[in-house]
Amino acid sequence: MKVSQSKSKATINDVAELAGVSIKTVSRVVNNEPNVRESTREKVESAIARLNYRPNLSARNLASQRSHLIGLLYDDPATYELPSAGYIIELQEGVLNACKLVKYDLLIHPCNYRDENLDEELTSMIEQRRPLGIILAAPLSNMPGIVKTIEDTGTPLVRLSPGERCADKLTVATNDQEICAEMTRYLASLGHRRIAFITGHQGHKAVGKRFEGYRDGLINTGLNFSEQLVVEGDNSFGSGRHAARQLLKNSNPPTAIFAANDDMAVGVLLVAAQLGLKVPEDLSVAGFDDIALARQVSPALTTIRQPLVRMAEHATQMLIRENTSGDEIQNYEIIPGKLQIRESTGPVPG
Amino acid sequence: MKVSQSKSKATINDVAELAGVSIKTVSRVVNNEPNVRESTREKVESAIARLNYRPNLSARNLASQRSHLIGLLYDDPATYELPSAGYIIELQEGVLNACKLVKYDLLIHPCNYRDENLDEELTSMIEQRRPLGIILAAPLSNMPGIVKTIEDTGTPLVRLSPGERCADKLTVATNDQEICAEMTRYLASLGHRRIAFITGHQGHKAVGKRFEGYRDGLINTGLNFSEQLVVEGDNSFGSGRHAARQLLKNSNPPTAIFAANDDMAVGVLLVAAQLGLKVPEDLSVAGFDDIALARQVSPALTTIRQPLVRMAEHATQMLIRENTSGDEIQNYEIIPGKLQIRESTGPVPG
DNA sequence: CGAATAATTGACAGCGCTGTCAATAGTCGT
DNA sequence: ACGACTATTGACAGCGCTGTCAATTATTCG
Repeated sequence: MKVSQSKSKATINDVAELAGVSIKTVSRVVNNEPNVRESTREKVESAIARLNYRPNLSARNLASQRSHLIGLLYDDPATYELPSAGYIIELQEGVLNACKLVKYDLLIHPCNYRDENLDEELTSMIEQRRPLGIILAAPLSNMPGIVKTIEDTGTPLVRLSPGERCADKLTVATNDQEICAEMTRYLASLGHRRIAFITGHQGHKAVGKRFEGYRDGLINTGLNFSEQLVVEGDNSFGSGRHAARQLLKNSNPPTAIFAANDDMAVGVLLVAAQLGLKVPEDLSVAGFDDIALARQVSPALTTIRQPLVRMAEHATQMLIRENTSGDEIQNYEIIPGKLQIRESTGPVPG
Repeated sequence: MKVSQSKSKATINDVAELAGVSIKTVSRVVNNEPNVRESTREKVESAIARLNYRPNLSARNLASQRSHLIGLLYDDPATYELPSAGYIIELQEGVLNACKLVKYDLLIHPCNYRDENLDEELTSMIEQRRPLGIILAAPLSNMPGIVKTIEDTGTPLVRLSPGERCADKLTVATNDQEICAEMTRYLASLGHRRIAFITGHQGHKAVGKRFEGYRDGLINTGLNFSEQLVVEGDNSFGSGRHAARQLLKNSNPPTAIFAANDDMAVGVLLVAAQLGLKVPEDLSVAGFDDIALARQVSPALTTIRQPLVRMAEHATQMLIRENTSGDEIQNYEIIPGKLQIRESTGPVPG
């Protein structure tokens, strides 16, 4: 018995022949173009099914002068420690989700912004692959040189969560500042009056916003800001431990500690355990990021979830829409984060 | 003043014209083919530089009938919790490293093996993109159905770290079992006689090998295997804590605990802290994976580093070599893991 | 019912590159 | 210097698809 799905893949010509139409008509059906009679469409579709035909993407890209690729650029985690693997995976997931619906593919390109030849490397990648658009993740999206290099190629660009708004550029951001204010208000609503904050790595813009949000929250609830309740961290677990010890040895220690990221918050949790403090009975702890560990520690960490997946999805849709429909699109979109209230926060002691 | 690097990208024709040769000669230079006179090559290269020419990959792929893509398939972390982000990032890094050298690109394809339509999805992806080869990461590489689906497309396939060896398939693995035996011997060499083991998630083959390695190590050093010193975990932080409590409340507790992964080992560390046990003075702890957290906890965790990046690199090279040189290639390669001795292990107390 | 209009289809020329094979230019030996 | 090679180069035909535009039907309307 002959197997029709032989090695040699069917081409558009085979389909056209089998369906008794021209290749152009097959092309129309495949691309869902209008103005194909229903009966014709059916003939073609059955031929496609019978031959197990799949369009060759290289040919399609070449002929149509546009690839079906979305480029995702992010800072290469391999060049330093890899803390941000989860961050990248979520970005990829978001882009892939959006791509799948429209049969686009994802081209990932980790890059090292310290690299001398980065401009050349990016230009080369873009010109060769001609992605339909590029998504630039933080912190790269805050680097004017990189943004410019990409813009110079004429490729549509969406920046993810950059420090500032910029009217003429496509941007998707989250509300770091507002959501941190909300977390602070939440802690205050539990009765906490001495809410400490552990700041993150300097120079990471989003992390700076978190601190501002903390202050906003204090103001909103009429609490005083006190330098004594702010300790500097650097986003690492170790710095969280260090900061916690500093805060808790205080004569009048805080009853709640809000850390600018989860790694540091988990550090706080550990120190509390070592000091014999029960969480949340004696101390409430909150973080930011909702890393996997946040759900695994005990007590599970109250934190803030950045909607990375949805942000990446949205960015991708922006690019696709920009290229397909001529619709006017919002060029600045904020996707709000969300409080994840878990076990590490509770009413103020006493 | 005219800018020569205008919007319209240079094509091979432009280069040929400027260099005064045929497009075929340009093609030869670009592809590093032999039999081009040195002087000609220089002419062409300078024309390329001047025009800032970059070959169009779609055209190249279409004409040469082979893409320059490597497909990387792995289990989609988004479908459950995302513990394995680091694993995936390292895989990607390895493949990208190898790709960069030869100007190949990476096509990532997370997939969910529970998905009904996975076969169709994979076949479709492969036939459309025609990757030059596919790298299949564990645990997918252990699933015969998936392996078969890919093989049926005729695409070269490398399996990454599958449970068992298989002579007729390209495979890259690591020495889980041996390296765990080594860790066990190392602990024994520190004087430990009661070395406990926390097993991992059932059904994860590699994790099973780790347990076997532990037993081998005991045998090597003349220690007895005892059921009492083995507790079942499920790879989670929480299960590590649970297992640790169980082991340490024992009347004759172990002096060393070896966990089948780092998440669980960190759980052990936490319980030890809560119980007032000093690590490594009172208890030695070892893990497996070398996740980022392993370096951040205090004491830093002794663990085993799986050479994922190098494995992925090697797998990629296998695919490329299979396609370019006709060289006979080793079809089974073991890349050994490595002990990372840090602070959490030390001489037996007393 | 015929002209005008709209819907449907197909012929054909590329997209930018590589593979094949024939043409040309160099080299060597005698 | 001449034939027999070998090294180098180019002409040309696609790869499989889409865009353009003209050709061929349907459909509508007065």
